[in-house]
Amino acid sequence: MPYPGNKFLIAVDCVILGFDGIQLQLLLVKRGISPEKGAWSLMGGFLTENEDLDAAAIRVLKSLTGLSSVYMDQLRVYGQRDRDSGGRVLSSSFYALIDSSKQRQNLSSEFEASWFALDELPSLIFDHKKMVSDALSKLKERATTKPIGFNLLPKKFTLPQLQSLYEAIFDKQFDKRNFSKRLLSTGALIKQTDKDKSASKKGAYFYKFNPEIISKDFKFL
Amino acid sequence: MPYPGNKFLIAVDCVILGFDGIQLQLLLVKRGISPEKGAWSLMGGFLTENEDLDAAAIRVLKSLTGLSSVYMDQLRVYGQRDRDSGGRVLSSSFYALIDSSKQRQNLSSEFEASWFALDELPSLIFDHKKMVSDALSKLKERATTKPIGFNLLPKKFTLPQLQSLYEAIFDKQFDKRNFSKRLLSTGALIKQTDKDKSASKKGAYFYKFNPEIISKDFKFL
DNA sequence: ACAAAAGTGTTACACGTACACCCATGG
DNA sequence: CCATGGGTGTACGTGTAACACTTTTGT
Repeated sequence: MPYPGNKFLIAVDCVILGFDGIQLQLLLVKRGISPEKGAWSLMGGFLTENEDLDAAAIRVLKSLTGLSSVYMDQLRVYGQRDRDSGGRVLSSSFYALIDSSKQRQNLSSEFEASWFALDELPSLIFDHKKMVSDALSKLKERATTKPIGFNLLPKKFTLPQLQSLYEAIFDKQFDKRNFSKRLLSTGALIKQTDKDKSASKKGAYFYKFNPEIISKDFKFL
Repeated sequence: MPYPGNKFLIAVDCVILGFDGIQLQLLLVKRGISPEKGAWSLMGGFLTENEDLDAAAIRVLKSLTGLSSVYMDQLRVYGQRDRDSGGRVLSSSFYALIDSSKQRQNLSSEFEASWFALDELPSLIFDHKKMVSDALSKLKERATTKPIGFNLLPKKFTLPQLQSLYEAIFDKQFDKRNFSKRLLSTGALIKQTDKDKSASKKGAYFYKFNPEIISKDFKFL
């Protein structure tokens, strides 16, 4: 005995954020279907019958980037009647955080995809702009309570790199002495013995995240 | 040219939280349809064809409580394949904050509804328990940045009442001297000249929220 | 007069913030 | 040797947390 009621198409749209060492970037694709065909859009797809919602988001992300074990979380669902000019579609947005420097080349050529700096975004279809700003709010929130760099940086990274990431997220400069004090005092970072000499003559020590602390709460700011 | 793809039933489920001056409470109904007919459930309904998602939540809340201008916000959508044993249904949860002492009597008798203290909840259908705990997390989060009491208390309230509310939300005792200092320093409270003598011989001054600050961010904890 | 709740101030400590110099190295 | 970025310590101020007594008044 099925429930009575109207049924709806469900889209998943992915706000894929990456960090290249300097700035935060967003991965966009050229929309392949009408309406708005050819316009810049979040990577998305439709939920299928026998698929968990999370699984649909993972499938969509993987089809574009090839990546399958990426931090991803649902934001919310957008359900205005008129949000999609092509028909009634509810969209559940997900945000994903990836190390874009590593990923840059592996993008599926099936979609015309491109990374955009956050302050140079093109105009986006439908309510995707709102989805992006909601995702950025969530990123800031999450960065205050979780060691977010784990998702956005390579396995080994330097303190100046980590600081650049936080400065990009919060769009604000930090004092490097206070920054290193705060981060090191969390116990989340493990200093390595080797250095990254690519950015300076002296070289900056590499760090790794302490895996024991990744799931724990911590506090930044 | 409609989009291709599967369509789904969309439920809205409301986590209706109230405060009676002593404890936080949750409003539940006895489910009227199979499966799980007669079990305790969040108040819910199905999204209809020509309705914004928010509007559906407002409709559902109003049909039970008669209330129409209540603080309400979406939490997230729950989309596991097997979450509803009656069929594939995605559910968008909303949470609502109301002054339950005022509302207690106006409940529609169409639904068998009852308030439950948070530490005495019955077992709930499907994933409604998870929806409740997600809502409580959001309430805590929101209470740190917004003058939340505005939604959960009568227009006039006393500092001890407000403190009880915060203690219920955070499940933690606060020092009343520090509490009043913190709250008064936000500028969010306007002292009235009259007192509430119902709870003590001496009487506690009433306060109102400063409406200019309701939309602004503030910080508690 | 006493029980019960309201109201109020000070101190100690932790944390956040501001700030400047030396170090190591490749060129 | 010098330019470039990396690394480190201290002092001050702000905010938070701990703590106890007096006031009011109904009974």
